[in-house]
Amino acid sequence: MKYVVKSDRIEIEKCDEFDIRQILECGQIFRFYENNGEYSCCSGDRFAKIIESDDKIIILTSDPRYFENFFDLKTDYAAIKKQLSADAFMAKAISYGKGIRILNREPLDCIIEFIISANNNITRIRKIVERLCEGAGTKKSGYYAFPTIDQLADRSLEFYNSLGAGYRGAYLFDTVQRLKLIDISILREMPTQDLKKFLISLKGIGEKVANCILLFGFHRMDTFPVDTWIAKVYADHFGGELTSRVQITRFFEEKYGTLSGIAQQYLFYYKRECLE
DNA sequence: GCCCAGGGATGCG
DNA sequence: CGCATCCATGGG
Repeated sequence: MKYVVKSDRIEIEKCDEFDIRQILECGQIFRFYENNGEYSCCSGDRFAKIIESDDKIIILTSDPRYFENFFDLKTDYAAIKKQLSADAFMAKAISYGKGIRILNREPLDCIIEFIISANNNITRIRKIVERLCEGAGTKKSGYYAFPTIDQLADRSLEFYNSLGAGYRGAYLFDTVQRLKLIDISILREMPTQDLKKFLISLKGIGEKVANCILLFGFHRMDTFPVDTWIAKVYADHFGGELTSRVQITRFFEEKYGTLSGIAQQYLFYYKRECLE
């Protein structure tokens, strides 16, 4: 993929490996906006707007180097897709979501958003996250930054219960209090299994949510989150003899190895959009 | 009224 | 361990 990083933008030559709609709507991030086909998104306190010209995709932002990493532009997704396309069903899923990339998200944003995501639907998750940012985050020009851990820890249980998140409000309150006690940046250095154990020790984080955080917040590509949609994919297209989600996770992680994360996104996006 | 949503916590065997 | 049950909320 060809792109150039300038002082106020990234310019990408149009290609099969970057589709902003697919990247933002495939379920790895909940804070993004769409207006007449034009997308924008937030990460931490940063903001980017993505526009198109005839032959280019342009990412407008005050921090292009940050979003170069955020959109994972250095990774060769054409090579990954070629490697995964051996399987017929996966080839169909890839052909449908060929412009997906795995984001490098902020760990804190990811932890909070995916606690909210549990047993919830995407439309409502997005509304709750937005209320959280408006209620605790710093107002910027045209958007609210995702709250810092200090801003989150300053909020009361009543605040979290007022977001419409149901029983997850108490999980959020408990977890931000615990995260305030540690240095979140050291989590990036931890081995995946240790990090996973730590994440699951937080309220509201189980096997599946932990895997989503590992994948989207820490770029651990060898993890394969299994949710209700992936369980359907497994039942309909991969045999279906295994029953528990832990078993299905292990099945896919052994099958796809270090490409598990992106493989999961192709399958998830295809199942959710096509209903095959 | 029912079922479902990118499930987790808890308790019980 | 595995399994059942309960859990707030909103949309279809």
